[in-house]
Amino acid sequence: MTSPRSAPRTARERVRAQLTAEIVDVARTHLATAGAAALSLRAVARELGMVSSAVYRYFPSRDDLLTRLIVEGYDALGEAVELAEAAAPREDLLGRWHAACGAARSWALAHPHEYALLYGSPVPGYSAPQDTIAPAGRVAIVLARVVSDGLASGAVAPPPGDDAQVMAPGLLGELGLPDDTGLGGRLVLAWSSLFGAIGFELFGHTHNVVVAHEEHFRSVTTRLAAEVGLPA
Amino acid sequence: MTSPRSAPRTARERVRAQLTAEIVDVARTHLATAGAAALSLRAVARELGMVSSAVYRYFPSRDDLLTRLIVEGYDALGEAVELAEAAAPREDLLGRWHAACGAARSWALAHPHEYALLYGSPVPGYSAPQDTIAPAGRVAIVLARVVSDGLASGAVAPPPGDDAQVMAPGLLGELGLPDDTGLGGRLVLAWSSLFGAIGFELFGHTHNVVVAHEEHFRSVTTRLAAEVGLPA
DNA sequence: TGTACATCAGTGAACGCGCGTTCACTGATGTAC
DNA sequence: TGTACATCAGTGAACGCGCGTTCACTGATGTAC
Repeated sequence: MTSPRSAPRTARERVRAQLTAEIVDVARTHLATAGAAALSLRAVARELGMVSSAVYRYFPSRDDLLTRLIVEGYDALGEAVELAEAAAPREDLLGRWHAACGAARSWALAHPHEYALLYGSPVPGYSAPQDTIAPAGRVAIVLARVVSDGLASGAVAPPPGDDAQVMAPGLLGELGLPDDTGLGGRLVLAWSSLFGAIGFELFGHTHNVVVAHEEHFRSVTTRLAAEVGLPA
Repeated sequence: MTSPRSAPRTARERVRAQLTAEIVDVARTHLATAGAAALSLRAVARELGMVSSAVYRYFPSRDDLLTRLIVEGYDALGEAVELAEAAAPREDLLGRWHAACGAARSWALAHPHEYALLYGSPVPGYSAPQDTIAPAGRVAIVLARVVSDGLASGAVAPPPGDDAQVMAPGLLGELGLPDDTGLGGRLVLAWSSLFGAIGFELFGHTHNVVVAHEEHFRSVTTRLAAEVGLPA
């Protein structure tokens, strides 16, 4: 069988990989300034000084380019959150939680259009392929690990309730969480609330409502931490 | 001064009002099926059997039509929530809370594209005018009233904390809430978390994570009620 | 090392589409005397 | 009640734009002998 060529060998392959990356970079810039709806293959090609049809050597369609941007967006956000959480002392569960949540918010504020692409309205006519699923889960996994670590060390006491009927079977086990307590549901609550709070701030719904956004966000994440049982 | 003609008097005015409404209806249908990005004046005109330029007698631009749809969307959602909440017994604070939250979710599930227009990504190149502010607040006001009623009757005890530095000055007073407790921030938390949960379900982020969406939503709103101090 | 062939990248033109908006116009409806 | 004028609704053509995608092609790069 042909070995899967992980790194480009020939000069041609190297050039190809580099130009592919350049296309994605330019596309991301356009996305960042004009939003997903305004992203056009022709504009990207124009900026790269090539003819629009040439882009089709690299991406079979506009949707494939979009998918790439979505995957890279989830990965960029996920990595930012993972790095922030990893930088906090392992025993400081609340510190890890805040680091993760704060990194998500910071990334969103720094990349509003990318954030909107990931967590805003679904792009019309576009349906997310399999490749986006794993990257999309990275933030949730970080949050779950903080909780499961607390559970393992005894710092987190499982709240009453039973997730078995609510959560997808097997998922909680993979995350190191019991499925006969209310923890799973609470974690999903915290997860969706985190992005609810970020989205509300970013999309202006709390404009003229909240004046100190950072302080408010901090107290929101503090309460979400309490929801999932992290000790104060 | 010319009296503000509230109701159309002449035949011409009646026809005009009716056709304006028809345009909005068709536009809403298009929005509901294809999403905001695909909404075009020409398509609406086509469906009404008129020439595209004729629509300009009724709306000066596409954006004005969009604004109308946004305002009507907020009003429809707000009214659904208000009616549901009003149907619950006044003393049953938790019942009123659940009725309001459940109505918001139901409306969103029934009108996904309209919901995306209101709470999803901001429409590129479009900035919300003043007219959208008041309708956008209706749901939050319902939630606030449940809490302030509980506060007045003594059923809700103000949690510790101080909102004065976080919330917009004057706002909490208008809502009948004290600004020297943590209630305001908690209410915003509940508000954004409500739409975070709805958005996550609607946009598929909890696909393959939650299997019993309704039950999950119910327990989410139960916990949010506890966050704002409503008695179980 | 040199040649013959295969692979690939990029070109340029074209197809077919739809959009928002403007403008001069016709004909119908309303208003004032 | 009837006429003259003003207002308004709708028409049809046009402007100028940008898009995604296809296709036959040239020329350069890689490969096998």
